[in-house]
Amino acid sequence: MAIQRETSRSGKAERRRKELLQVSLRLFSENGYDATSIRDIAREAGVTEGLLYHYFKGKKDLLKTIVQESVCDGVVFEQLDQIDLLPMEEAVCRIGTHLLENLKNKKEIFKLMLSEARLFEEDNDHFIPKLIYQNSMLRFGAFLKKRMERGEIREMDPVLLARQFSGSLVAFFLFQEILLGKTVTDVPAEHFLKCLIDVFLHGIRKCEQ
Amino acid sequence: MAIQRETSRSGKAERRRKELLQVSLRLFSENGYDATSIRDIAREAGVTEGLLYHYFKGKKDLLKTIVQESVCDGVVFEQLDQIDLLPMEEAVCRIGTHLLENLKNKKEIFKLMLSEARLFEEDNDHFIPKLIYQNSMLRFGAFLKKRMERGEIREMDPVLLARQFSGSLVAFFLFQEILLGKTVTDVPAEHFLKCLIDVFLHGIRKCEQ
Amino acid sequence: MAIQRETSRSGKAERRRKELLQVSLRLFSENGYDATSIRDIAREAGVTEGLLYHYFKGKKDLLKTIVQESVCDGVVFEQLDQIDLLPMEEAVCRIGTHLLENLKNKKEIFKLMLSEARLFEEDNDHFIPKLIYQNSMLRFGAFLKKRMERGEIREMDPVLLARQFSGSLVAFFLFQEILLGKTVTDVPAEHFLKCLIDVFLHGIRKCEQ
Amino acid sequence: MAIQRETSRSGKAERRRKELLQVSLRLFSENGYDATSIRDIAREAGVTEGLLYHYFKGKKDLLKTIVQESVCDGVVFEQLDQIDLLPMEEAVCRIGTHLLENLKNKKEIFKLMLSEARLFEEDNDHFIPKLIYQNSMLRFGAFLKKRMERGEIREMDPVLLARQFSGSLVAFFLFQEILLGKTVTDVPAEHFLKCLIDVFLHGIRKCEQ
DNA sequence: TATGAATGAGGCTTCATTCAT
DNA sequence: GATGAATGAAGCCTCATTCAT
Repeated sequence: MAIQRETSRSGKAERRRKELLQVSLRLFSENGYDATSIRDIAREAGVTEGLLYHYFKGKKDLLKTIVQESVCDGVVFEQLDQIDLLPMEEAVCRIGTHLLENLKNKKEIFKLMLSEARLFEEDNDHFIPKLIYQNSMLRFGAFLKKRMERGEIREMDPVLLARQFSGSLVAFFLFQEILLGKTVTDVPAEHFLKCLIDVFLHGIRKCEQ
Repeated sequence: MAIQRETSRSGKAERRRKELLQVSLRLFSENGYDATSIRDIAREAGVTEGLLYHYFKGKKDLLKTIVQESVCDGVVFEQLDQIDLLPMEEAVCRIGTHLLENLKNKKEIFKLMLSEARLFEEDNDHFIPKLIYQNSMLRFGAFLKKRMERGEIREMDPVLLARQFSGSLVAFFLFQEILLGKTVTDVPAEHFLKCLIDVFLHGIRKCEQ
Repeated sequence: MAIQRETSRSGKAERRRKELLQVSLRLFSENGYDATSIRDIAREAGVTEGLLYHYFKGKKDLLKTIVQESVCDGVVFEQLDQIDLLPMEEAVCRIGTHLLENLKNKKEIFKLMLSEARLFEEDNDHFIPKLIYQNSMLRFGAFLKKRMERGEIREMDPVLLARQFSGSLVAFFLFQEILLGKTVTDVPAEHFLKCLIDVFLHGIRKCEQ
Repeated sequence: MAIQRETSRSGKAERRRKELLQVSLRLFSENGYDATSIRDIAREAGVTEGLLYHYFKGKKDLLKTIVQESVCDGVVFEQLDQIDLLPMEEAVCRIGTHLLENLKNKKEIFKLMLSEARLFEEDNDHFIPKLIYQNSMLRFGAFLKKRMERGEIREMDPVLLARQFSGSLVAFFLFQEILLGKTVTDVPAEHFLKCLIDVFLHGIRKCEQ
């Protein structure tokens, strides 16, 4: 009876799968993993609860898949090497902008990873949030190290500097999202970033009086 | 009616109450609010579940009480005014140290407040974590503003600077706690703080070329 | 989506639902709402407690559904208009018989509604027992009014007369059910009704000395 | 230390006991037996829960005591014999008024007895509500029987007549209390009673056309 | 694929009652 | 008399998951 419905059977299935992941991510991020029920997800996705188990092994599998698929395609600071040739100022500006873009685009997953970090601690080896964080700091650190070697900035622990800069931006973003919500005191992130870059650059530059 | 409170009976009761709060805070912080059951708390405290409801109205009340009693006696940056007379370097150092101490002492509650921020959103007026954050940043900002007026540092949005400095430290601390856990890559927070202060001071000082 | 409803699966479901309602009504009526536990109902229906929540939102929903579905299909005195043409004697007899039938058939629900009236007071607008009572009295009253206008009976407040007649029968029936239980002193309701009609007709007839 | 507090130790105790009974009756009547907790009663009476068990054996004992003490001092229709000499009209009027007074004064206990009748079924022999009802109807019936023997009214089953008259009034009163609450449609009970007496007297009188 | 009935375990909470103080 | 801490059982409900259809 159903005619011409299945232009591509796997197409519809794939769309369903993606939507389930999307809905799950949103709900997990908004309400927390434990406070989100399978029923919530199914209802929001317009699907029955049972069907969810055709696409995923269970609730935990949903979470794991979300983290894997959401983050792997575009790890933070992946294209950072290309900026070794830029002037310091512009390079740091790109790094900051890149990080901010990432935070904005992956707001939900970042919030989730922080709130529910403990849920990933089982696969201790492949705890993805941890890896992302460490790799990103290493890349950023490597970039700074080169500049130190070129004598452009002061000699300091480069990874600590990276954590300092990134942490500042991440904290600003998350506090704005998590704590302040939509408050009048909101400040545009770009405004903050500009100030941060300014201070950071002044702070690390070689400044022989 | 009776005012005496320290008889052996009410003393024990008070101790119980405190222990319940303490155990709850630890479990909430470790496993998350939703993932911690009343049974867990009662078991850990060596108490029947029912008794918990003699001391608290319910699970939510437990959380609310924790936040109120844990935080209110010592808001962050409360004694900050006293340092207006110190040299800039030492002042910032004190601020940083104070914040770090706070983070260390109230590690559990800070982690909880960030992870489960959504749980407090109901009492929109008295959302304590938000208030603490805002007040702290205002105090820190006010301190910086005075220094600007004295011409000791550059003119910039003082609250943004405060958020920048604090966010960096908080992010470092929480990431270490939440993401990295007890990893070999751990860096002593004091080390990080020293570096942060260094860069920050350089970054904001008035640097007449 | 699918409109067919009578497959063997959904058929069984519907039967289950009905049985749950039936069992609930019986237990609520026998033991009272508060004294009947969900477990009691589930056990009696041969079902797990959890399943009950697949069919109903909760205990209160069970009660609400019972009242709605039990009563709405056949409001008391609904077919009363058709008797305006009958001789007074037979008309009142039919009314009484109709009411008695109703009391017998819906014994459980009537007992429940009276015993647990307070449970319905929330939906103040649609408090069904109240509406049923009021509507029934209005219909009965309208019938009597016509007879007064035709000069067949004395002029009195028709609704009060209706309440007088009905209340007498209801009280008899419920007392027999509630207070006396299965006692030897039981009197057949039909016997009482005959006496009631007799006195009532004599009492309201126009009796020109 | 406590001076001159105990004018009569048992006086205070007795007052407490009475108040506990009074509060219990009110709450049981308003919310039902099962829905009223010991804590509710204690709180409302300004007493701790534990103390309640010095005065009563438990919740059930409270209920039993309420029924016994509330009703025994002034059973319905107790002074009815004195009216055998009155004219029929006035006699019935007194009976009705007496019943109505009783209903008004003991509103709470009557409502409770009807709602929670099942709670008394254990002492099957001394089920007080049942006894009261039966005794009252017997007395009323005896009164009517005498009038029949004197030829003042028609020959009918006197107890049935008593139940008819009383049931009507009781039903009116309880429906007004339970179902209608404080509604605009309320009718003064005295109004109803007058109508009831009128019809009843007409209905039972010997009326040879 | 897709449904939704069914389960069993566990979660939060209330309560009548006891008892040391 | 009086308190209120403590208990254990039970109550209502939610949930992740399975499975016949």
